[in-house]
Amino acid sequence: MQVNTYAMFSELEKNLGQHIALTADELDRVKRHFVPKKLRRKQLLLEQGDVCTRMAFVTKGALFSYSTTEKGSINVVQFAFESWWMADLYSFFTQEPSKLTIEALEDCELLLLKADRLEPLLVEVPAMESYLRILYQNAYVALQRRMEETIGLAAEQRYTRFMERDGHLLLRVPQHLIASYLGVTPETLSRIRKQVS
Amino acid sequence: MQVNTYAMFSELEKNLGQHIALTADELDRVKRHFVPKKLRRKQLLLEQGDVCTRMAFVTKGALFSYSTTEKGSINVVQFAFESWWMADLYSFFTQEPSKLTIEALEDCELLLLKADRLEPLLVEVPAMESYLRILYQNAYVALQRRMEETIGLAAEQRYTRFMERDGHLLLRVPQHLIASYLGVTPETLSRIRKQVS
DNA sequence: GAAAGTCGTTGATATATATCAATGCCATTC
DNA sequence: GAATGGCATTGATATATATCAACGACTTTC
Repeated sequence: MQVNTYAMFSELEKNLGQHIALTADELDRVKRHFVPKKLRRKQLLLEQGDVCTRMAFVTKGALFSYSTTEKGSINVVQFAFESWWMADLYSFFTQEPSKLTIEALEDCELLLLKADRLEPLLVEVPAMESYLRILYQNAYVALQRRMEETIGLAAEQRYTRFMERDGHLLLRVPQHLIASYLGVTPETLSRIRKQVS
Repeated sequence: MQVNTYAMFSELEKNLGQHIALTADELDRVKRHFVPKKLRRKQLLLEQGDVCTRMAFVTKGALFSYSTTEKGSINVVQFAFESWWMADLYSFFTQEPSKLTIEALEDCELLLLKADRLEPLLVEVPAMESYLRILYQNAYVALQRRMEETIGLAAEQRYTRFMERDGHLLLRVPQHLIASYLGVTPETLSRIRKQVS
């Protein structure tokens, strides 16, 4: 598959630059550890039961991850749009089988970093250690806020908060996936929306 | 207040050693950035509305953090026992007022790292960058699991999972705080426990 | 272009959990 | 050692949300 890697790497470069300063040489070394990949809508990057062997940086399109219940319904764990990272970090670091599936929400262009490349990368370009620290730090803070809201707020308030913060996502994400992300059924979200408007 | 700093720093040293390798000199430099502090049960390390100016490493005892609803009830966000870290990272990094309160669950001995000491520490001892990355990484993975369970499981299953993983905490944490942490009322948790046993 | 699937909505009902209220049990305090 | 306050339990009831079922509007597939 032919991929326009220039635009993809410039998206990564932009994101790195927002957090750390790299020399041209370092940037070059960083890039060499990534592999580009395209994914069509509904294709899977990771299937439940497989080991998550790579982290994905989204340069175009969108991914989402979810777990599957015994009854066959899904629970959305995360969305990832342009300039976001996606992986099942638990599986990635332990190399145990993943309980999550990662699927393309839209046609995607990704830069993949394989697990066995992470250590060499961090050794070669120590600033990446700092980049990852900041990345996790922000991800943790955001997730904790979500956790607080999920436990502390009723469904309607969770929805309105989500709207305020991430309302633009509503245009790109089917409503039933947002419902799942918020921890309610599609029916309930539909009724909430009617109430709110 | 007099504090036995030897035991406290050895707890920190042990924890650092589990993740990174430091020379004696580096370890020494690290220690210099920390300030010991004791806290009695029910005393506050951080009060809602104040800026979180320091991260706490627990060497003895336990802390917990919570937000307060308009109705005056609380939502437990996190517990921290020996060798765990506690802070409101959002406030710590943005220096905006915290929405969380951090309280001593038991008499505590803490090592505090002030916000303005973090950067100097990371510059002086770059391996600490790696330590923090691993710390956040693990915290993020654990929090994501909790998030999945909170959204995907009924209260009874959340409780039994919690028991399996953190059952030993039941001896140190009042039941109504565990209820809050699990996202249910104390009454509901009481009934669940009766059912389960 | 018909057929099949996907998605959002709406209604009727079921269920889990919250809320309110009362009680008893401890531990702490004076 | 009486009194107080915090905590867990239990019962009765209320409420939010899930579940089940049906329908219509679209889109995708063949």
